[in-house]
Amino acid sequence: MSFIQNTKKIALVDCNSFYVSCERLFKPSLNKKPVIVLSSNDGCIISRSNEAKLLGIKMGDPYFKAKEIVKKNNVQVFSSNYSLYGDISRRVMRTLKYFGTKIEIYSIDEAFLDLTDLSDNLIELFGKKIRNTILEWTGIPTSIGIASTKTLSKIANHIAKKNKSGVVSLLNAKDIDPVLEKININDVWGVGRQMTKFYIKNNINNAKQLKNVSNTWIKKNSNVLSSRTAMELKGISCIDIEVSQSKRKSCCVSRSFGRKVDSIQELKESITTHCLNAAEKIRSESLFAKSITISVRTSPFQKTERYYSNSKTLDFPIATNNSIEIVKTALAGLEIIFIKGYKYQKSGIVLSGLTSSENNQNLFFTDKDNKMKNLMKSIDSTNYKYGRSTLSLADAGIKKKWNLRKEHSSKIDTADFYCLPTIKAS
DNA sequence: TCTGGGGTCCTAGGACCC
DNA sequence: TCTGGGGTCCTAGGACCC
Repeated sequence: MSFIQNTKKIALVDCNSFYVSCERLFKPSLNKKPVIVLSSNDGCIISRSNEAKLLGIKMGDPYFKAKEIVKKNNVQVFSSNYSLYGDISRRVMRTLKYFGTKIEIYSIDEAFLDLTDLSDNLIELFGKKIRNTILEWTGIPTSIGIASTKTLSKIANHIAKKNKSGVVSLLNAKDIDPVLEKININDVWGVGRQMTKFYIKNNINNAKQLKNVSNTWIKKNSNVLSSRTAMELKGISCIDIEVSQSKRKSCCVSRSFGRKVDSIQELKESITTHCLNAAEKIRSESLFAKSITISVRTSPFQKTERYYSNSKTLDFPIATNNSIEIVKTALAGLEIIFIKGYKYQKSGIVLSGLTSSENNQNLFFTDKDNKMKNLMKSIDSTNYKYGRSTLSLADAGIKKKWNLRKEHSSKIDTADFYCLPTIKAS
């Protein structure tokens, strides 16, 4: 008896420097120039063009640390513009779906494709076809890695990023060890900071060494996730492609402040704003929250100030997506954890235990409940038409002095009529 | 002066029950 | 007053991802 092992063929399509590429779409003069995109509040560097990478600008570094390099090399800087990136992402994914394979949208700029049914000799060609089509239809450059497991396709993608063709398959590699040997342990998907420390201590420094470690050792010394990663490196697929978009289980909104905040009034304003955004989001997905967690903290980086961080989780009597009830509960939670005298840097809320409306037992709907439902509906549709926060609650504050910094916005929003680029006739 | 935000999953430990 | 053992469920915190 023999087993026919049906080797999977998995492609990972990943957009190159995605946020930078989005900004370049509307400003082609940025091509070949160093460009970076900052996180919200202009805090950290979260996307870099190749030219910026070559200048030594590090991913995740705080912006102020790189300012000198930026100035010296005339690096173009953008505040992040998520509605633009979201819109471009949808275009890329739509293009991918056109090819008709099983697809898992993994993140804003990545998708796994199941190419198992394709014959080996067509795979790379198919990859190139996909890559060219995305570039042609959306203007976004991608890299594609193909292998027998998700973890290996990540590695193939890693190599493809540095490869001119942009498509790399490890399916036919006779001996994969020399390839894996060049991949640092911390570049393996699923190996983070903590595990990297642990592995290096045990003299496992690259992907090849992790692949060849015994399964008993890894199970004894670590957890199921690590052993799964090691199996995947061996070419045994343990992580399936998830085609259906499962409903989210939590929804969180949090922000750093543009400047430090010490009054409870301003914290209330920010928490209220977060609640309104989160409530709108879960209503748009017909979800209800069972509980809410409210959190505040001071800056963990400020060595001269005392650090304070706290959170409080409160349950709703019945799962809800009603803004007013969510805000009321959140503010009660805030009162519990607020301590006067600290300079707060960030606040946030998490709605959790999300359930869909079908599971929610609305057996006791009163007149009042129905009125509330209608009110929420009209708030949502008004805000959809006229922009967020057209209708809000007084608690959310008007001035919002604590609001974000955003000094480098490209002001392009392909999903907002009022942000259409204008052309001046001369 | 200035250090992001939004998710998922796993695990250890406590509460509770019989 | 002495005080077992096994099971489940829940939660907070940690690790990871992009």
